[in-house]
Amino acid sequence: MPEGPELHLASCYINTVCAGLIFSGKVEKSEVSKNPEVLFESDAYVISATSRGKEIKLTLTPLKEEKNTLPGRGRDREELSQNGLQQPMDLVFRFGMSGSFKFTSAAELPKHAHLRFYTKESPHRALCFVDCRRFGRWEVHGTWQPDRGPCVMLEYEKFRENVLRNLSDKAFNKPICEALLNQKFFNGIGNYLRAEILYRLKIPPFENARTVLEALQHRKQSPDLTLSKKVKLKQENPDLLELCHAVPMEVIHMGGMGYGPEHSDDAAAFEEWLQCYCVPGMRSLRDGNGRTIWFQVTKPVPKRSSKGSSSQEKVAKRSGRKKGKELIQGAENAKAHEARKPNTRSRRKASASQASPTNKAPAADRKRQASARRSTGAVTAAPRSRRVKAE
DNA sequence: CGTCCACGTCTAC
DNA sequence: TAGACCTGGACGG
Repeated sequence: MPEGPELHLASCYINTVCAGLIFSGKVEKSEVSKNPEVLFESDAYVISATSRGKEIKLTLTPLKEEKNTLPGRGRDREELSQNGLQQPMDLVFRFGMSGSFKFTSAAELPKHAHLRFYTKESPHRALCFVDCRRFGRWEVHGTWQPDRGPCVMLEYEKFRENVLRNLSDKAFNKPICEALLNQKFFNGIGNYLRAEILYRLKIPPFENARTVLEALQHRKQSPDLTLSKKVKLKQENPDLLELCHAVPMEVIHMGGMGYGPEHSDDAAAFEEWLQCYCVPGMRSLRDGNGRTIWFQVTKPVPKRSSKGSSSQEKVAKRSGRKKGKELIQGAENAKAHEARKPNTRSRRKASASQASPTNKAPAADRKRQASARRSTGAVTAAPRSRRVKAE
């Protein structure tokens, strides 16, 4: 589920399904979760949510004045005021790779529901934090993580300033595709958004981030134009930082749940919305952190039939982390009429992965294989299997 | 069956 | 800058 839009959509979902609902009792954690217990108990409380970048905050608010029946016993003293009243509580969540919220019948909790809030009504229902891979985290009495920057969706002006005022930061020494995942500056951008954003401007992903962003510092004004024409021009030619806001906003306004696991109409609409990420015909490489960056190779300037690799390919090759190791470019182009199928395997095994330093280790060690693959800078652009568009 | 891959952080050398 | 942390779907044999 989880880049900025999905987190924001989750907060909207929570506020919608919990509107006017009374919750009651304790907050229940699954046995298997390593996240902290939530020592909150109230006979009647309400739940609301807000989001910021890739975090979401739930606020549990007890109704009226309410006596706790077991003052202080088995409870952390801090949870209760001196007269035994349950205080409001904020919980801040990060979703990892698979977190989401679901509101269901309490009788049939979803699989991997690691935190549960029960309604007072009966039959009870439950708001659940569901997280199959358990990379998600929550913090009791949480606050927005201090190292994360302003939200690209809800705090656009602050976000933009934070980037442009800090271009000397070493975070911008990196390729733009890697800088875009730095949550200190791009809180809310994730792997599919960086691909979609760079694709809109056809910015080669391994261009230096500072070089790309310095060009935005002094926006060219055309004094001869009317204000409305300036506005129109700006809307039709958004720059990179504007797209860091506008592209996630498109996902929010699509109405569904964004990049969700469900095979629903929403998921199909999201898939249709993607222009680059996992799209047949696009290419992909591993970035310096081993994450897959999807991009389109733009045509080299058709100057006097230069036969070398495109400038993008050169950039990509330079990005390889192990000097001397050659990167493999699997450059198979999918036919234009083929539809994407995001959840199918996209890579074929890169032959470079065979060239691990000590290939004699007989046991199949997944971790070492994985890192060997990464360090060769193995590249992928295998076609995704075909899925015929429903018409 | 085994392997590879996934929307993201974290933290330990 | 490697792993570690996890589950499960899609493929290949």
